[in-house]
Amino acid sequence: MAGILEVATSEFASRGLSGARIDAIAAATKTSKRMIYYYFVSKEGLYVAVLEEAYRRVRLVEAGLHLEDLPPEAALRRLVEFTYDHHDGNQDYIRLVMTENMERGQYLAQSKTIQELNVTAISTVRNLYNRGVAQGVFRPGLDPLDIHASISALTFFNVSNQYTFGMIFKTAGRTAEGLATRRQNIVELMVRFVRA
Amino acid sequence: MAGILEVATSEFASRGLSGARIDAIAAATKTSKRMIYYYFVSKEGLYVAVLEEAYRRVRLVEAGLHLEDLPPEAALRRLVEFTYDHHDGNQDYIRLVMTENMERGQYLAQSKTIQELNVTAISTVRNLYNRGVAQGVFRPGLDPLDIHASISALTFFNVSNQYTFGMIFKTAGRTAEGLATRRQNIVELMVRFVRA
DNA sequence: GGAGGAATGAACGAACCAGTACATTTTGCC
DNA sequence: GGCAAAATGTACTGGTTCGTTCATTCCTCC
Repeated sequence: MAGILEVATSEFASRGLSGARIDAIAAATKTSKRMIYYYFVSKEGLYVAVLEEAYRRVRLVEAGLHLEDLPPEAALRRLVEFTYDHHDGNQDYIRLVMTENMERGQYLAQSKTIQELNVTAISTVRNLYNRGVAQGVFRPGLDPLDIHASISALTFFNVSNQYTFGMIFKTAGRTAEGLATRRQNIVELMVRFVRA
Repeated sequence: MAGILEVATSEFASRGLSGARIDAIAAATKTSKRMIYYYFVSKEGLYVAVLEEAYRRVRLVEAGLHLEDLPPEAALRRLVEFTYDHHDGNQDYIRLVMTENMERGQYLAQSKTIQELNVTAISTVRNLYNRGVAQGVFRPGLDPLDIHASISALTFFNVSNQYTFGMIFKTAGRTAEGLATRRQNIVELMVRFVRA
């Protein structure tokens, strides 16, 4: 069953919801199509299970960051770098989120499990930001949710739109130096935004 | 034929490449399925035509901006605001670009028409940035392509990920005030990034 | 007015694909 | 060992969907 989820994750991430094929998933698993329906009822049921598992894993690794020990600006840098690397290293996750946005979030809405999930992410940013304001190194009046949105946008887009962006501007497809520079710039963008 | 393209644009934007249905497009047009194949050969052919047309329209409106007349910082603000509004007002375009990224840019790669296209966008940013550096209001050493990437990322994500982002954080789905604040913050983010 | 190409209509074909019927086996438990 | 429930294999179905076939009509230019 874990095997089914793993295979299904890469199939849905690769081809989207309507593009994914149950037969393809079945063929790549030790089990059969019969089993997929036995455990997950429908294609949509399997897709929701894949989504939930993907979000769950992200929360797990996010929890591993300990930003409380760092001074505010260093903590922010660390958070942005971490998010950047994490998105860069989990393209299946990115593609699943893209897929779900193409589906207008209707399956995410069905899942009670995920709803309560990423409140952690926003409170991480809130703590960090409030600490910075209290110490006078960050300017007050910003919304932590907005900071989080900017970090997400910059790091997510970098992966999600790599094909159309790279194509048009012939960035020669994400060289190591190009990506490192981009990473630095995103960090810089965020730091300069909150700095007092 | 223009009618087919219009209907096909909204079908592909709404459901993606594999989710779109030729019969649905035919039903929504004055013409028939027979005609779609007559003009566009295949589903993929129609999709490529839709993509090309969408990119072409974006270039057209971008050309309408006259940033040369404004001082650098004002020009940057104007550019960001314009991009924000444009993305916000053209969700079909956003969804087509998402779709094409899910397809790993393979159809964009096929189209000779689009390749040479958005060089304009990057030179707009370059001119603006160089002017700012020359006047001493922008700091030197930045890559215009990187600035463009950040503007795109922030404004694109705002639309593309509205469902998953709104769902998780219960942002109560893009209220007028929320969007206005977000817009201001994105402008501020970019201005602070380039400011000397 | 006619010739040749462009445009069009209606129905069909063949593959594909989510999901199922039915029967069978394996497992856990007493 | 025996019973109930969980797990599984095989083959099939019914609907969908891209694309086509064949024939007909319209348009343009001479």
